[in-house]
Amino acid sequence: MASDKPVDDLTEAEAQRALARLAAAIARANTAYHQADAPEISDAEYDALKRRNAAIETRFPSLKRTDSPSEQVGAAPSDGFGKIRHRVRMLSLANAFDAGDVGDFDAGIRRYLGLSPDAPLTYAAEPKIDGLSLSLRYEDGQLVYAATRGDGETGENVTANALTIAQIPQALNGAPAVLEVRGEVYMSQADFETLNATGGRTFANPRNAAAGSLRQLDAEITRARPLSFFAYAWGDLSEPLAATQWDSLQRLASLGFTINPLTRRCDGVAALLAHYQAIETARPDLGYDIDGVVYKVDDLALQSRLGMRSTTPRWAIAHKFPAETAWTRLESIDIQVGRTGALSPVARLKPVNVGGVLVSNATLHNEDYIAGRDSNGQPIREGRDIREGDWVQVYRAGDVIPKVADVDVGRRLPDSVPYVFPDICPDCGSAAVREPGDSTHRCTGGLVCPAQAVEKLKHFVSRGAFDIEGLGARQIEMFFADDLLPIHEPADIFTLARRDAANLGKLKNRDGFGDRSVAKLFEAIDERRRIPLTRLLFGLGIRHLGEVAATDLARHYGSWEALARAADMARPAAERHLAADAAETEERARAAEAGRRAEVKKARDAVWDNPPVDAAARAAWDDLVGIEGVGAVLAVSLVTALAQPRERASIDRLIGELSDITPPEARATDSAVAGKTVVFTGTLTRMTRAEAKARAESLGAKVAGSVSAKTDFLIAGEGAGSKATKAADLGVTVIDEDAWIAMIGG
DNA sequence: GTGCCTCGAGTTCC
DNA sequence: CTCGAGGCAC
Repeated sequence: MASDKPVDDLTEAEAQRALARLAAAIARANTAYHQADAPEISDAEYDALKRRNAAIETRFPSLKRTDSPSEQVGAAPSDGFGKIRHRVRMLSLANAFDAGDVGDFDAGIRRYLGLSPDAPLTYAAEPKIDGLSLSLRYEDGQLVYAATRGDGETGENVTANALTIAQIPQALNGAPAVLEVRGEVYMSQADFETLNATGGRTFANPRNAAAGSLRQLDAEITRARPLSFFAYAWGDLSEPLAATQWDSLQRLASLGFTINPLTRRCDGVAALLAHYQAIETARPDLGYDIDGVVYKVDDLALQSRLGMRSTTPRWAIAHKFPAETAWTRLESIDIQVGRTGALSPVARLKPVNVGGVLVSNATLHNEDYIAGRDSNGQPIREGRDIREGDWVQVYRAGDVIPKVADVDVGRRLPDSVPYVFPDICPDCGSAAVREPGDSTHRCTGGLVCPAQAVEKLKHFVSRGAFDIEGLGARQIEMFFADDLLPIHEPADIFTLARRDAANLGKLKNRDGFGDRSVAKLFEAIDERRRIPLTRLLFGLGIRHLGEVAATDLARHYGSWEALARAADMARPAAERHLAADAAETEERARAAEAGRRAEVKKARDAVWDNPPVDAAARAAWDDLVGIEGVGAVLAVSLVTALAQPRERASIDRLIGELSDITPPEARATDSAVAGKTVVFTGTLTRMTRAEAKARAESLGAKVAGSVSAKTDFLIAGEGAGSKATKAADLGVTVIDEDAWIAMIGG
């Protein structure tokens, strides 16, 4: 059959018929997806159609239809590009917004490395191009693929498109056997304006134009779009390019890449700020958009010592230019209710263009932000509050999240009144309470509140939780409001198929649901009856219990039964903890001015120990809060959530529907210190304490502050004192710094 | 007690 | 992406 024939074997007539069929099939899939949000075919099948369409169009350009699906930018539910996993993660950078932040950045690096404030420290600085980052992998000098950043771990294969960019070489001379070059694809302002004037569609800004062009499924369209590329970094390498950032860039330049001509080496903060000024001055005449200046520690050995924080490297920062702002009218203030009951005020704006994006909503954070105070009660806009009807200045924080920066009080109407934050939930009418010390109002309706219930369900099916294919936020909204087959709690998802059968399978005849999509949905739900404990815990949506805490709890208890039993046992202690907290708060208010801290402590202890909490409860509680990363706040939240009869019954119904709750996998034990608890003492000479800790943790060790029976190694630097004595008493292995470094492999 | 550092929660637009 | 807050080290 012609539809399965290799593209190269198609006759022209066959190709023409195939394109017609594909256009129809893709259009049908688009309609099903967009109008009902319930696709008739899977993403993979859809991708295959788009890919085949693009391939045929490439081979027979003259046959390309006027309604070609490849022209319909943004119509795809997911695109036709293959995924590529980056062997070295593509980083994002921390931001600095003023000279003070840059000073902090430099000081932090010096502290971490143990350098004095006046020791020489060289940085490489270059403009931050406002485009999209790309990773180019070369093996034996040949381009193997070009991949977008994606989420930093996995990007999309856009090789064919990258090859249409003149500044991206297909082959290199004298390159390392493996070389991943990273840089920014961008479109110059002049090219952007020409494209918008002559092309079929208008883009909001050069960045969007570059992104849209690079993601074309048909490389010939990309070829017609004038894109450029600056190299600024590298990923996987078979051998180092050079010893410094600067020299590495020079090496890339000599291999044929374009590096930004405004790249400079700067000694110290003053030189960085001077170069920032120079770039800001040059900005209007560069001919391409930039949004700041990037500073990197020049010495690569130092970069490697500094290492990573959770998502950003310690050795680099982006010094951003002030964000673009725009003035518009704030038409009204709406309140949204989140899954934890938090009431979030949202500004509904007269749509306004901010830095190339049309903004119509902006977050107002909380009551204090609207009133013009920060969380400490200090004025943030010199007392100017935000009111409905006001003229407000909007900007996009980090160029993404719209926020209200300022208010023009002069344009305020005489009858305007300060915004009164609601004290009842707009969705369910329950009281919305702001606890002392908290910045947000919270609806007290719990699961009675429809807004909370539906948000919790959305969280339950979200990516890190049950992640059920075909059951996203949209479908949850729909099923929540459904009369015939409602989903009001997680267990309802798993009874859906049974209930549908009892209803003679009516689901499949409704909007957006055909035979196949219903079958696939039920299948996807059934697959999740077997679920990792971590996902189950995270999916419950208990406040303060996120993915990381869920992992820690799952590791510690190993099974749902063990965790639930522990939570039930710890309940009296958790209740007492809350009572003690209340007593402490009360006493603190009374003793505030006298500064009698001892009294506060005494008031707390009087409640905590009187009468002593049942020993078993106390033990369960201590065990719970003893877990690293679990404190009293999370512990109380977990225990009380599981103690709510309504909530617990709902969880039990869910568990009854699951077939298997799988325990977490044991931690990888590659390194000799993985899973070990280590303690540092004395003065380390080859690295600072922070560095040693980060290194140990990156190898899977747990770093503790004091020696106990659980300690595996004590690393004793020079002048070790009581800890070494205690370690000897407890029979803990004591090693010196050199032995430690040997153990972790240099 | 103070000051990181991370995690959790909420948010917007494409 | 940002803010607030929890947890923990100094």
